[in-house]
Order: sequence, then C-alpha cells, then structure tokens
Amino acid sequence: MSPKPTYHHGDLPAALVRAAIELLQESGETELSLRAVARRAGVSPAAPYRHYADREALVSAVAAVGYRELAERLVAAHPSPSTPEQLVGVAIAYVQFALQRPALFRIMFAEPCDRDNDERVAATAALAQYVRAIVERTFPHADPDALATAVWALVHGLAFLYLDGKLDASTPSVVAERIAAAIQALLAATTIDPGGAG
Amino acid sequence: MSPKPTYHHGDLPAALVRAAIELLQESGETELSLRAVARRAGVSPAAPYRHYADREALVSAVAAVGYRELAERLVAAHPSPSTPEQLVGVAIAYVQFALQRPALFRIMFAEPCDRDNDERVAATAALAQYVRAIVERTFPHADPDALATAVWALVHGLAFLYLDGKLDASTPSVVAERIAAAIQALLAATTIDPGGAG
DNA sequence: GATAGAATGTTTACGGTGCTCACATTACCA
DNA sequence: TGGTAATGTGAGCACCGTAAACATTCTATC
Repeated sequence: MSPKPTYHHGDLPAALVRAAIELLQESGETELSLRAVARRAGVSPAAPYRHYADREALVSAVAAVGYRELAERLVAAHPSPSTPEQLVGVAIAYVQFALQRPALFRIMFAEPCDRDNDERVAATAALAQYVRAIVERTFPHADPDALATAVWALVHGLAFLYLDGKLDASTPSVVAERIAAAIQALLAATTIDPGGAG
Repeated sequence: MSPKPTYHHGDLPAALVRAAIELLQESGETELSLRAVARRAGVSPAAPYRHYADREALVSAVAAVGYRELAERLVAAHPSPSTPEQLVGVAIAYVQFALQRPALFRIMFAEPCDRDNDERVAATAALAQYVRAIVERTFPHADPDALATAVWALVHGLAFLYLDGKLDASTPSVVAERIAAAIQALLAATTIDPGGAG
C-alpha cells in the first residue's frame, strides 16, 4: 500500500498536490482550502507550511501539474498536428480538458500567474511552445508569433466561454461540432472578403 | 450631496456594489471580502445580507455592472464596427479593459456563471449579441453564430492570456500592436492555405 | 397624527480559513 | 551514540461568511 514510509509521511509535497487535485475533481469548485488538503493527506493544518510557503505556492504546484496533464491530452489528441483539421482536433481536446476538469483548469488560469514560481512558468512556456510548433507546421507562411498567439487565444477563449456557461456545453459532441465550426468560420472569414482579397 | 437620506442608508445595495468595485480597483486582487465591502460602505458586516442572499449574489451584481461598463467601452471604441480594422479596434478596447480593471474582469469571468442571476445572464447575453452584430456586418457571408463565437473567444482569450502574464503586456501600445497582428495573422491564415481550403 | 407592521441595520456568535510560533518527533550524519 | 536539521503537531491569532436575536426607522392604515 503505502509506497515508502521512510519519512514522516513519505512524500508530503507530492501527497498534498495529489490530495488537492482529488478535492478539485470531487467538489467541482475552485475553492481549495489548505486545511482541507491537509486533512485529506492526513496531516495537521500546519504541516503543508514545511513544504509550501503559503496557499498560493501549493496552488501553483497544482497548476503546474495541470499544465502537464493538459499537454499530455493535447499530444494524445494528435502527436504532431500539421493541418487545420488536426489543429481543430487539438482545440477540441483543449476545451474538453477544461470541461472535464473545470476546477483544475480554473486554478491554472483564473488566478494571476505567479512569475516567481519556476515550475509554473516553465509549464506554460512549454504549452506556448507546443502551440507555436503546431502553427509553424500548419501555416508555414504566416508570422509564427502572431498566429501562435491568436490560435492559443482562440482555443483558450473557447474553453473559458464553454466553462462559464456562455456557450452550450450540453454534450461533448455538440461542443466538438461547434468548436470545429467556429474555427473553420474564422479561418474562412477572409476568403469571402468582399471587394477582393484585401 | 447625499441624494436621498430617506432610508437608513440611502441605497445600500448600490452603495455596496460601488464600494466593491472601488476595492477591486484599489487592491488589484480578486479577493472580495463581504466584510471589507460592508466596512467600506460604512455598515455592519451583516447589513449586506438584507439585500444580497450571500457573497456570491453581491459578486454577481458587481459582475453585471462590469459587463455594462465593458459594453460601454466597446461601443466607445467604435459605435458600429463593420470592417476587420474596426473589429480590431474593439478587440483592443476589450483587452485593455481587462488590463485596466483586472480584478473586475476576473470577477466577471473567472467564477462559474451564476445562471440564477438574471442581471448577469442578461448582461452577458447583451455582450454576445453585440459581438454577433459586429460579425454580421463585417463578414456578411459567414455563419454568424459560428463566427461570432470564434471572434468572441479569440478576443476573450487574448484578454486572459495578457491578464495572466502569458503574453507581454508591458505597455498599452505594445499590446495594441500585438493584438492587431494576431488577429490579422489569423484572418490571413487560410488565404495562404496550402492545397486548397480543405 | 398615532400606531402597527414591514423594512433595514446592529450585535453577538459559530465554525471555517490562512498563517505563525513554540514544541515534539523523526531522520540522518559524524 | 549523540547532535542537528528536517519534519509534523498544537494552540492561537485575525479574518472570513453567515445566522439569529435585537434595535431602529420607514410606511401605511385608522
């Protein structure tokens, strides 16, 4: 059962992050109480402070795990997208991650990014790099920075609008269809540019 | 001075919302304490409960005001956009609203939308309708629903990425340029689509 | 105009929270 | 074996959201 009771607890920092993620998935709400996490991990309310400076630090660690899991999901959706269709597939995976783990996703993005947290910064940088690579393959002639920004923003915005109930997120297939339609509509917008391709 | 000291307080519900928005703008953080709001308004901690069921209800009222102010800003940027350039102008106004009033913006979007709050639902619906009208004028041949969704998501996503420090938001002009570049890159993406618009 | 009742604000109190400090325990190293 | 640093505990502070009982003030009716 318990992997290694060598320490007092074993590996409390990791156990706390695990407990936090479990709580987020169960209660669905973003409220992450340090005391509740400690309870869940079976330690006293003060124990976490031996490993995390404050609540925010633990939250950042949780967010970093979230970024990695999101990245895994995206890679699983398509290992190396290079067409608009594959990009849409990745976008759908992104939004469905947000819908399936709403509390975790909110923790990842709703709070101001703690620039002092290296783990977190690195994880988001990796995500940005991943998007950039997709964009470079899919639209080799475009300004990669500008387009990568736009694509990430588009997908991210879709995720938030669905998450916030501003769009109909009743079933995963509905969401998938709408996302595909939205992205395709945007990519097609200028092709119908009236008065020539200005 | 005081408009109407007819009641005990005058108009406590509005005063609370005002106090809340002031606090949000000052402290910059999303943390909105009901007690702090009550203090600011000069009433006891329990007074707000005569007008708002709970903290969440007050937050929703604040968010609704935020939606209206955002809408005003967008209209001020351009009353009735009908070209991509004008749309970019509105997008810049949207993001700059988020950057200038980060805490308010987060309150508006970071928490799950309370569907029971009519004021809030109506305000977001108005915003969606506004975006839809722009899209219909600017891209008359596109699927309005899909494209409106995409455009809102794009702009909204840009706002969040800037707000979260994922993108360089050092100066307003830098932000404005990058937003214009990002949107234009996306709108231009398919014109270079290799092998036809599959 | 007096007065009953509704509306509004206060006081007090409870449990929960983040966080700190002094203390206990355990692991590790000389 | 012992000393020291790492780790976990307990008590306690100030704050929070919220509720109940109480006080005040507005309003409507006789």
